[in-house]
Amino acid sequence: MANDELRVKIFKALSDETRLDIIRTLYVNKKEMNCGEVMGIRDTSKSNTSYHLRALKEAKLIKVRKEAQAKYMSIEIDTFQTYLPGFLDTL
Amino acid sequence: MANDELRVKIFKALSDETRLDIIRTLYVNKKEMNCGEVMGIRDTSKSNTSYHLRALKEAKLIKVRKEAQAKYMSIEIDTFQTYLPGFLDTL
DNA sequence: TCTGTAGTTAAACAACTATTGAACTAAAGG
DNA sequence: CCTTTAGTTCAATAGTTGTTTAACTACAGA
Repeated sequence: MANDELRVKIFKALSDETRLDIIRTLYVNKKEMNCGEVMGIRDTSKSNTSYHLRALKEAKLIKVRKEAQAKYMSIEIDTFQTYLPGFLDTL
Repeated sequence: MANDELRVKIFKALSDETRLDIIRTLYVNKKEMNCGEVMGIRDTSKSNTSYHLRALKEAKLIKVRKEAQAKYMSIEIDTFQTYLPGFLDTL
């Protein structure tokens, strides 16, 4: 009941095929990916990829590990468990 | 993997506080509601309620039973089970 | 048949979203 | 120091979404 604001952000973040693809790939491959690899999932630009990754990050659906100039993305499993339990396995 | 089109529709439908409230109320109360009752969940107009109900219906998140001039809405449980198992209980 | 009730539809509009290209920051390696 | 690599940010633009008001359909009951 409590935090619908984050819930809405989560649903907005997942209501786009590009971002759904990113989440699916991160989940299925079960490993970190950097921005360049994520860019390769769909045929799009750096800036567009950055835009979608930010939406996912702000919805707490992915987490970002920074290592020197590179950034590594992975699924933020806790958020899925709390707000969408069972969802990842439907992908 | 297959039908991301419906998946996107589902997420879009749930990424709005009004529609989230409608789903929550329908689920928690575990009974059918007509358009007027749904309108009462949030302070809004008939046409706005109709607009939101259509989005939920098109995402197959609610089903509509027609009885004379009235319409009765209820949760379409199968869709939630298939695409968002466990979600309803987080509400 | 007239009136009220229940809900849909259309037009107008502001706010938001996704995409693109160009300019930008920042670190690594030669 | 210069160049490459990695990613962010900004402005412009087209398309989408939510809200409002008003007009509409359809049925029920007096």
